Amino acid sequence: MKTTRNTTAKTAVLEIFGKSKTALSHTEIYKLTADLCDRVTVYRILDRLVNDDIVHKIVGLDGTVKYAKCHHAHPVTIHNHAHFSCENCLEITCLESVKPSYIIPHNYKVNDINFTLSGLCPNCLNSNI
Amino acid sequence: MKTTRNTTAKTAVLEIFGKSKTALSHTEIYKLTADLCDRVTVYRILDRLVNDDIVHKIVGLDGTVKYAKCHHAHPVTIHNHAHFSCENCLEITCLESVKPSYIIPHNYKVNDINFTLSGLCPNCLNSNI
DNA sequence: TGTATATTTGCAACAAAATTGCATTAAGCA
DNA sequence: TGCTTAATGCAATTTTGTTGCAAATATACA
Repeated sequence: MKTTRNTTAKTAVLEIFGKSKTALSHTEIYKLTADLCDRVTVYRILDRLVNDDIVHKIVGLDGTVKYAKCHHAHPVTIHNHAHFSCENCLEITCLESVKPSYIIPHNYKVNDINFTLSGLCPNCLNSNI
Repeated sequence: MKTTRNTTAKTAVLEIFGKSKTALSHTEIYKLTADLCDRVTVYRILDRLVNDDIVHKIVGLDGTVKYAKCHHAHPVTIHNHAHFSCENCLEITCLESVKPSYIIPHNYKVNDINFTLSGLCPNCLNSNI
């Protein structure tokens, strides 16, 4: 079986996730590592983290891909919670408490869910933009 | 005020949308126009159509961007319905009837919603893949 | 602690997707 | 029909993500 190793680059990326309250894009993460490793390496670390369910991938309404650390008490197969994508500051945050309810047509098999709301986050709403 | 013109390219793109039951990517649309216009023009037409709320933009779980014509009887500001993204055939279809219900935290202002389910569509489910 | 081995990484090259600037074309109105 | 301005084509560029392979290094185990 393929085991996953704890490298310095991976540790650094995890630390970055720990410090950030919002979801981060590959580019943002790469910049925050400050030339610790190659661009490609960051892509591969993210792939592994997503695979190991340590981080989850979020796609914004505009198509931008971001990543955020999961806060599940236990591992889950479906990340059934909403994300908020702010149109002003472009930040994406997890709304862990917002779970959508819906009725699936019976002839579809659902494996994953992406529920993203966009608009203005509390910060930008206060700034009256 | 900026007016929107009905060009041959725009008409062709709209016709393509009319014929398609699933959402289409920029590349697919461009190919279907069969060299009627430049790749860039297709991007710009799609931008305009999205802006005019004639077409809406759908982002798949993998980050792929697709477009579909809206079928609203009346113009709406929020496209509050689900989309289904098939992992096998990669098609994205609108599930017009599936409307998510959810509770928004009061300090957020929601302008748009993206609710995408992914898994296997009825076709691929039948093929036992 | 040292060594074997399989995972990670860096580098370079590539591919796809999207954007921008500018000169030219054409849609729609008077 | 002619005028104004939106729309287009083209070329160049940026951004984003992928792949192959040799070198580096984390981990298990003797």
